[in-house]
Order: sequence, then C-alpha cells, then structure tokens
Amino acid sequence: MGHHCCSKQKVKRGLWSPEEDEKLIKHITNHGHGCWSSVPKLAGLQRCGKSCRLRWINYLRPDLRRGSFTEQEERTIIDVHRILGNRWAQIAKHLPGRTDNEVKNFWNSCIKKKLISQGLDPNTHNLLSPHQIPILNANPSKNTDPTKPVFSIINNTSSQTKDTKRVPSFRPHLSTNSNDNNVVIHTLYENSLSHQNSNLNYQDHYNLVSKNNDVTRHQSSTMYFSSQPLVDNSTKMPISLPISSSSNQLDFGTMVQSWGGNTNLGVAFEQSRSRPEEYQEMLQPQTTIMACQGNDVAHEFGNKGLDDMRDGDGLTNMDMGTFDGSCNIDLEFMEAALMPCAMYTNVGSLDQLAWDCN
DNA sequence: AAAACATACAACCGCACCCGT
DNA sequence: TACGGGTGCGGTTGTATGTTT
Repeated sequence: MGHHCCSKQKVKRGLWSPEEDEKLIKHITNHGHGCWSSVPKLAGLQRCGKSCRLRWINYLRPDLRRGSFTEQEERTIIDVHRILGNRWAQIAKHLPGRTDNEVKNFWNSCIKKKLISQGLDPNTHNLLSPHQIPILNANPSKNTDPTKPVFSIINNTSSQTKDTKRVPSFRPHLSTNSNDNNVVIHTLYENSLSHQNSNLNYQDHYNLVSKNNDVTRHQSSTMYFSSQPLVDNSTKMPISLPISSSSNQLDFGTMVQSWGGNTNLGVAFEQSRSRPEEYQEMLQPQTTIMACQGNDVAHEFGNKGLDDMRDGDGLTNMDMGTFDGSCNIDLEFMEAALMPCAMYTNVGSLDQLAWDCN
C-alpha cells in the first residue's frame, strides 16, 4: 500500500539506490522541489512525493551535518528535550545540520539508555519513580569499568504486596511558614507513601526548604532545588524544571542547620565552598535546602548518616565524593524523600561513592 | 565459521494541520 | 462550512551492520 498521496501510482519503496539519489539531487538542484507530489514524475523516479521529500530532507540536503553527535550537541538535545519533550523537529532546530529524524534516532538509541543508566527518567528527566528505583550496586567498588552504568533497573512490583506497593499519591499542599532561623519552609505535597523495605515504615509529608524563593541551582553539585510550585495540577506529578547541568560532581555542601525531631526532621545545607569561583556571586545568597521527612527513616538519615559523614574539621561535610564506604544512608529513602522535592542530581557521578547498603 | 542477537539508522505510516477552493 | 491536496511531525518498522556466543 502506498501513501495516500500516491496510492494510485506504482511506486518503489525501501532503500534508495545511488542512481535514484542522483536523479533526485539533479532535479532539485536544477529546479527546486516545488510541489513534492510532482517531483517523482519530473525527476523520473518511481517513488511517491513523500518519499522523495523525506530522502532529500533527511539524507541528500547539502547542508546536512553528517557524522556522530558531539558532546555539546548531546547536551543541547538533553536540555531542550527536558523543556520540549519529544518535539524532535523543534529540538533539531537548535542543532544546525541535524534533522528531526537523526535527533530522534540518537535519542532512542543512545541518550535514552544513558539517562536510564544514570537513574533518570528519560521522559521527565526526574529521578526514576520509586517502583522503578535504580538500585545502586551493593558494592560499587567492584564496578571498575567506568563505561558500565552504576545502576541497574529492577522492577520490584512482583515482590511487593498491594499494600506496600510504592505508588506515590501526590496531593499538592503548598503552604509557607518560617522558623526562627528565617528559613522558609514550603510543604509541597502530602505523600501517602508506604515503604516497608528494610523494616522501615513511614507515611508522612515532605518539605522543601530554601532561604530564597527563587528556583535555585546548586551549581557545583548539579542538584537543583525549587521553591516554585512543583506539581502539575492535571497530572499531580512533579514538574521537571528546565535546568541544564554541566558538572558531574555530587556535592551536597555543608550541613548548617537541622531542626525538628524524629517525626519531622529538617536538614539545611550550605553550598559546598569548593564550587567554582565564577559561581560564587551568581548563587548568593547561600542556598539552604533540606530534605524533610518523618519517622525512623529521618532518624536514620539524620543521625547515623550525618555522623558517618563527619569529617576532620568538625563540620558535617556532605561532599558525597568523599565517602569511604562507611555511610549508611538509605538510598531508597534518599530518592523517595528528595525526588518529590524536585531535586535533580547528576547521579552519573555516583560511581565515586561507596555505599554500605547492609 | 556460523548462527543468534544487538544496535544504529533509514524509511515508512498515519495523523494533524494549513490553506485554497 | 466542508472538502481535499500538500506538508510536517512523531511513532514505528525494516534492514544493514556489528558483536557475541
């Protein structure tokens, strides 16, 4: 069956031969394409106009840039895709000489897998949802091949009962109040999330805290924080933010404040002082962010986790890159708690970390 | 060496939109 | 307003090539 536009014609399909290419190039070079449906007849081709157009646009056009994508192009694709989604033609406009088809193929064959291996959902660019949690290799020090992803995707659905299946139900509940430290607390959602792995069980709400009300980018760590509404009212799911990342460091900064108790712990961080000079001014005032959650998980995170990260200068340094394997943070908790706060992290660098998941 | 499998990319298909009649 | 042709777009399929078993 041919295309609608040429269903009455006897047309050739499949790969183009060099002779056909030559005919098409010659015709368009001399006469332009004009009306595509008339091109095959004028060029002496047994093809439909649609096929000619596609061949010209995607392959024969002289201004096409052939060859593999550069890192810069890849970054551009990811950044624009985060904003536009699968609008390949729009994305391709940001890449001179590239076609929508080329971008789409590159995305599907390469970028998509790369994002998944980094624990990111290629559709939303957020961390993968809890039931798709990418489990960090229990002993990453054994993973010496830098080309291999540090995550593998495990679908836990079958091992979970209906009651404990971790399907977050987000109910936007935006409110703002301040504590004595002038830290603005935004309660983003109430999240009925039940988690019974590792004998942990919590059902609480999460908060996002920042000292300023703007979307803030934690430059040196590629972690992102926002005090803007982060829930899409129609889908009730977190909104992804159009932020690009360039660093592959994971640097939480320094903990400067904590408050609350076992049921509502807040942890505030000061940006790492190791961030590049050029960002010092841009990121003022010092960003303070937190993960806030409840029950045992908070306790575990707040006490054991931070203590284990204490370094020699007496401060609780959260530079994840310095972990030596003694840290006992519950990765699942981290994701569950941080993702609803719309924190984005380039987890590709997590191969620097050594976790003791036991 | 050959079969099976995986990957990349070219091409196709169906649909939606625009525009002229 | 309805209709039809032309075009563009995104999803999907097909195929050549590379890799593994």
